[in-house]
Amino acid sequence: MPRGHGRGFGMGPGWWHGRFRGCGYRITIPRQEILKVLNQTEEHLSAEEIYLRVHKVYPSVGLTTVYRTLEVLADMGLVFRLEFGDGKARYELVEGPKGKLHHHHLVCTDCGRVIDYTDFISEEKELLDKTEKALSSRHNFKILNHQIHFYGLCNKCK
Amino acid sequence: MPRGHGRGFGMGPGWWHGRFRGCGYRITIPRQEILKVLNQTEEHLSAEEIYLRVHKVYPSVGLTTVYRTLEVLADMGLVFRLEFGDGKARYELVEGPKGKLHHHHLVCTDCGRVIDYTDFISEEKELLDKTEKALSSRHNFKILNHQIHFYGLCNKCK
DNA sequence: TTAATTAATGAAAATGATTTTCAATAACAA
DNA sequence: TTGTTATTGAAAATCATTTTCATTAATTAA
Repeated sequence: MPRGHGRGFGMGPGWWHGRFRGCGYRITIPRQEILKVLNQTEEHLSAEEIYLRVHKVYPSVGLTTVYRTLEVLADMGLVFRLEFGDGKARYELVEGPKGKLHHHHLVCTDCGRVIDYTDFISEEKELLDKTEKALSSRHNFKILNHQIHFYGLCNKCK
Repeated sequence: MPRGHGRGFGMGPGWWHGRFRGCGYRITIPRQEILKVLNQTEEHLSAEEIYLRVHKVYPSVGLTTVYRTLEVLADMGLVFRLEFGDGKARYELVEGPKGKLHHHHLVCTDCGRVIDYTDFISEEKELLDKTEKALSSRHNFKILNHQIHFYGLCNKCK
């Protein structure tokens, strides 16, 4: 497999190196490990949860670094920062096992449970593309991403 | 005008009384003033910003009460709690001068500016209704609300 | 109307996520 | 290998929000 932009599951570290270098960032163990954790989960992890997983393998990595790295990754557009109203930010890979499948969220306002859904993404796409284009020009905004949250009560809470 | 459920701009306090009583809540000055502030603005105010405005009229009202009241109002479904990623929650009336016009948000990831847009709401409606129904039954979720955020760069930041 | 009941309040302290500081470390370029 | 400089970890600082608790005031019962 040629070096470059493969994005499959279980790949060794590496594909993001070019991305880092291009942005003038150094490639460090904490950064690689944090990406690895995000690449291996389907959950919406908080900074602390990521820290705990990285820390298990590299106990020398600190929570501060996790926060700093997540900020960098979000700025680079590799990671999406989510807020579901429970007081802590959560993160998911934009590209990776989850990101590959574009999805939105169903949030239970009672217990905080979050369900990802991928239904209707294709129907949405057309409308969203159209909306994006129009909003871009009307409000002179360069749209890079979007997020749809449905709020309500899950089966246990209603 | 008969007493009851008028929701126009500039109404005297009163229309939310029934709603409060129905939920077993007492009608107090802080609660009325906080609703008045939310009813009179088009902005996305934070708890502290609301506090400052209420405090100007009733200096005895404290920030704690603002937080508590906003939680009650959100639970009652009178107020929508928004998070744009700047570290503080923001609130808007669900019914009122803004809420009447359903809208979504355009968020600048650089400067944090938020633009409300009402474009395409009618086109969206059909898709969202359909999506809501399907998600409700498929995931056994009672959907009460939704939120769409577009992220990108505003004219000044791009 | 007035007194009793109890939710609501304000101030201060506590909490908890995130950020900052700063000296030590480690990537990378030369 | 060595120098330069971004990155790091630990501890302290910050800042939004929540909790505590004694006081006040909205509603209810009398």
